[in-house]
Amino acid sequence: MLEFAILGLLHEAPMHGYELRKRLHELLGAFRAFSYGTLYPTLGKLQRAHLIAEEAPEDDLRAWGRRARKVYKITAEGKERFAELLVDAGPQTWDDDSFGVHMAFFSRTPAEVRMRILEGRRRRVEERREGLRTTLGSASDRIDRYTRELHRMGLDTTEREVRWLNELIAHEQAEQRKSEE
Amino acid sequence: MLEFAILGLLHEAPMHGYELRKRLHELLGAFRAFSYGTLYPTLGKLQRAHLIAEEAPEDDLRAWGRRARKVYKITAEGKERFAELLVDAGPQTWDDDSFGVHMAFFSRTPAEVRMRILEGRRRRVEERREGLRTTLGSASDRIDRYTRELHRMGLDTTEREVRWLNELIAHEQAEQRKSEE
DNA sequence: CGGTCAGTATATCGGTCCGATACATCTGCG
DNA sequence: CGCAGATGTATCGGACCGATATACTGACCG
Repeated sequence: MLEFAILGLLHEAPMHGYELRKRLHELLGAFRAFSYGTLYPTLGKLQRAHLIAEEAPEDDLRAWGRRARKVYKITAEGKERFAELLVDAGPQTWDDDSFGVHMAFFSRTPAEVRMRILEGRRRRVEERREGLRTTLGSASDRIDRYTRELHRMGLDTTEREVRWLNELIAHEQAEQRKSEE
Repeated sequence: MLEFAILGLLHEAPMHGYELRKRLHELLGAFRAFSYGTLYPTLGKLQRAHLIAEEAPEDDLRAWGRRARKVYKITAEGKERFAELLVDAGPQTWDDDSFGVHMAFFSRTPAEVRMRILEGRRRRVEERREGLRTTLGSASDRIDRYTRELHRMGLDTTEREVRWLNELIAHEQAEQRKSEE
């Protein structure tokens, strides 16, 4: 997932690790964090895989600027890889963790892929909602006040997300109809 | 975290891995999953640390029932460890992951510890909310429709959680006043 | 009677990610 | 001048997941 996010950000502009992390937080907000403990090793892995490359430091600027920053840029291979990840709408993409990252790049993903991710995500959340409804209905006697409160909150959250997803899907469909005219 | 949850469940009754996992899902609902890939190694670790022990299989039942199940029970040491974890209200306990597990055992945790966890969690969520508000306010021009929608949803969710936490805290305070009379 | 599917049950392995920690530099403030 | 706070790169141990393997049981179908 981090690989996907890094590639997506470097697609726009070259950046060094620290800046990348700030942009990551800005982009993903509450949905995903990513610590330096994952970022730097992943940057190394990506570089070894030739999906990103270190930009040659400009000595003039280096004399003025902060020391020893490594600025990375995306390679042609990296762009290919990003394009592949962008059109992936498999089951993992509707995980809690992945969904937010994918949605953050929706403006660059094809409309039909967006649709499949949105619908997959909805199915996923609906399953969780049903699970919650079942345990709240059947096991509520075996379960204490606090746990029940926890489940009630969880159910509420999933119901809201399904409604939200429905709106997004409806909006996508409206857009599609408009472009078909 | 899994350690805490396992100890808490085995505190009530001895159980084998598969059953433990089902109870875990029932208890934690949407907040936490825990796969077998973590459960079985953790069970082994706990056993080696003498916090849980394998119950001797009853041969009569074994002839009738399903084969080769390992039933674990909590040890005296394990109960001590659980009691320690129960009164821990440190910063990790207000993480997304930990909070739900702790709350699931609230009926067994002292009122003042409950209070500290609830308030810590609220502080944590409020911080996230402020971060979201800031990026939604300042960076909204640099950010596309989908990402903005993602952040709006995130902000909504954190606001709801803060309100929920406030109600829980108010309820705790009312209980406290009642018991002081 | 045989086939096969779903549920019960235990276990391993590679991989992703986090949190703590370390260290070094630059900037602004009092 | 000192020092707090932001900038910047990096490692390591540990928690957890998802895929996968294995094996037994019960029920349903033809």
